[in-house]
Amino acid sequence: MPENAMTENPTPQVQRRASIGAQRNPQSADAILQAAADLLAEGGLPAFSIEAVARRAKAGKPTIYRWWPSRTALLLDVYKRQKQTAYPDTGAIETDLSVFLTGLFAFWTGLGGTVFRSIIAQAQSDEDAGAALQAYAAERRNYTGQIVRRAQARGEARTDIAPELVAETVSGFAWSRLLTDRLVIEPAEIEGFVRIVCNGIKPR
Amino acid sequence: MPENAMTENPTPQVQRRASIGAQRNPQSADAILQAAADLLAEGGLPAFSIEAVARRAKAGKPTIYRWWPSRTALLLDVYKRQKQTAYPDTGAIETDLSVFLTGLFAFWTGLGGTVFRSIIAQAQSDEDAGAALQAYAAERRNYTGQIVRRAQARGEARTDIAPELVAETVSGFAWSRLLTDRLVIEPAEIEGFVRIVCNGIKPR
Amino acid sequence: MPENAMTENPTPQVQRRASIGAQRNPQSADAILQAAADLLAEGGLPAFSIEAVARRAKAGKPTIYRWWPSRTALLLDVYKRQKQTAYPDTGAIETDLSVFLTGLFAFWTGLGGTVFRSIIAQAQSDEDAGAALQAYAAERRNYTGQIVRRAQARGEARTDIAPELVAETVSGFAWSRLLTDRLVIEPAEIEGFVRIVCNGIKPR
Amino acid sequence: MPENAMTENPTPQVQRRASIGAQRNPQSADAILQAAADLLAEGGLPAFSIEAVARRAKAGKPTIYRWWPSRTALLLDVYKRQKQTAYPDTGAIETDLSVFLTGLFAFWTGLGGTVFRSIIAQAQSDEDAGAALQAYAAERRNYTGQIVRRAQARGEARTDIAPELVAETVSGFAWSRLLTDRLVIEPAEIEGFVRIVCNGIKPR
DNA sequence: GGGTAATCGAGACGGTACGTCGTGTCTTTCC
DNA sequence: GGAAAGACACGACGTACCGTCTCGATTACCC
Repeated sequence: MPENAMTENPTPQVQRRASIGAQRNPQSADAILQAAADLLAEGGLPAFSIEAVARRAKAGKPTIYRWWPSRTALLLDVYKRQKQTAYPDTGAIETDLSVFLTGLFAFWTGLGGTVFRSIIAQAQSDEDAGAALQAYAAERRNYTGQIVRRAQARGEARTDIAPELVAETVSGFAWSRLLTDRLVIEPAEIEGFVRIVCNGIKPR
Repeated sequence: MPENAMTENPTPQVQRRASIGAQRNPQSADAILQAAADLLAEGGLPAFSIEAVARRAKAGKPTIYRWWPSRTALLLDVYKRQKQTAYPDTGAIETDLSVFLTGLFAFWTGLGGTVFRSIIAQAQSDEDAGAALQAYAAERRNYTGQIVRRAQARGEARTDIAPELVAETVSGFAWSRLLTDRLVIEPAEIEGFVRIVCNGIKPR
Repeated sequence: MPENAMTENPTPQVQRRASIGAQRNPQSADAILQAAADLLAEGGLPAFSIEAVARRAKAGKPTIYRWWPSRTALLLDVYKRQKQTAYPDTGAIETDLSVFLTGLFAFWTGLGGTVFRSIIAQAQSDEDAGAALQAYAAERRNYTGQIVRRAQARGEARTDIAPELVAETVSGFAWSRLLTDRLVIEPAEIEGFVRIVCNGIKPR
Repeated sequence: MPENAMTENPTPQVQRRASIGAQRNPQSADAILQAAADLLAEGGLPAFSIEAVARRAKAGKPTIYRWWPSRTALLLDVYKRQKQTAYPDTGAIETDLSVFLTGLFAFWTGLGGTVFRSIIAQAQSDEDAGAALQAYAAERRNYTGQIVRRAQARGEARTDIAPELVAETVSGFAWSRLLTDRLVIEPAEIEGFVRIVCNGIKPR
């Protein structure tokens, strides 16, 4: 309260996050991304409105729009913050894929899954989100394809097979489980799926 | 409507679709579903609002809410209308799957794809749509699984493999292409994918 | 509170003013006009925002915009509600004008003054308000001109003088006092002004 | 910037008006007042926002707020720049008033009218503007009252009449025309009004 | 003549209000 | 009693300004 501005109170309680000059205030960016993540975690996409994010982050709506052109852009930024990009390299494609899928399902079981589901949903009606999802998916196919390329180099996989095709087979399976809310999965089932894929690309 | 067809009124112009008594008017239901499908075809999910459907179908909003509890329910009804359930049986699993996928991609290239994408999107935030999508996906896995079961019976596939797992591998691949707007696909790519799957489940 | 919805409380506390069918709900209109008047009385023009009116009247903004195209339109409606249009006819122009001015100043000392000042202010930047103010002022000049016309008929005023010109002289004086916040006025001052005008139009 | 003044760059273009040390930069003040006047002339009060003035004057908003505490203060400063204070002295009150009113209407037909209307409008909700308008109006009544005082000295007007009251009658008429956007006026109408006033204050 | 202090532009900040759109509920009137 | 019509409260949308702030740069003034 400004009533006690005359007292010698040394800490005027930083209740407002003012500008730090003609430059972006990282505190605001953090607060906004955090609020966005929290809202998604609590209520999913429907709870994730610019209005609600602003309210929660104690930020002005224009501050959000200044840095993120749309709800979608903010959504993507939240996902990038969560994203883990550890790709296993165990020396055997079967364990590589099993570890990869197990980790992915574990990540998606937390906030990551909610956010990514939201992005996919958004991408079905929003062009920007669609383009972003396409780009992201392509990048991921490429990364996951590395697992296959290493297998090809080791002679575990035929070389006349496009690694991205295999990657999409794997990620398609994962997406299907995510989108139908069936992330709880037996290790045996993952292994069963991985075995089909590995058998399918084995030489001879 | 021709209720006053005997009068000399030259332009009766079906401008109003009144009640037909204490029962559901199928004309209204048709008009609503048609308007919904048209809107989806023209503008995708964003264009598909109860408000817009009512406007286009010249129906009152309460009439829609009386018969469909939510946007999602109407969406599902539209999809059911479009749905084709022809499953090929050519005697060889590879051609079965190729024909199936080719047909599915063709169907999705039209209105079907837009509607199904919308349902998946909706299912990510709406519980009803989620349950409906889960049920529908399970049913489809079962149907597609038949292709695998027949292959197992013919000795084309190992019998220790769950047909539904294979089905999900196939549909996951298709969903992935649908959701990233990459339905335009070379026949060779489909065949490449099918070969991986078939090799993966081949006996020995 | 909905917590005690299970109790046998027979009066669910009409806290929401629902639609009464496909027609305007006079309760809403009343509540909106009342809220608008209250806000004007309390904080003047700055406090009078559509947002604030909606909040106070517990009405939706679209409900306001449905019936009043702009802030200005609502403002004019509020004034019409307050407006008194009693024009004195005492048989002598001097007392007619004195009574008229005294009554007008008294009316403007209350809410009427705040509202009319706001309308004049609004009219300086808003075309609609400008047109409305012009029309209103013209009508008032005509009415006030009646006092002069009766005086002309009685031989108290020259007939080669435009009654509207006299009316504007009178209303201009009143506006000037209103707009400079000098409504508190000695009866003698009113009489002094009226005498100038009456002398100015006297025959001979 | 002149950093490369030695290069053959032919257009240094004073694109930035930097500080001239710990003192007010008159160039900035000029640019701001000019921009404000231009905006008022072009779009009236609605176009006159601090934001727009700063943009147009290529000034920082704090520079404006440092020297003018509010929109109103800037508005008043603009008016002071425009103000003409020529009061006629022809030796006859009727021609004095006619000339005065004719000149005033002419001045108001240009930018002066827009600015003064804006000040009156602003004064209806802003206390500072209200006080400023009151002070200004009092001063003007005094000046205009001089015309009457001279007439009294010449025996053209009764001495028991307050000159300020006459002045307000005249200015009230003018304000009324300004505020209702009826500045285009026949000389005969001005003369008619002036005759009423002069007759009204004539001795006997 | 070097340090200090106030100025300048720029623009980000938290807010408030704007006017529009869609939501799901409600009621009236017509068949 | 179903259907069209459309009003209702609500709340999110994306934009414009508000008035405050902090920055880095640019001088003028005073020690």
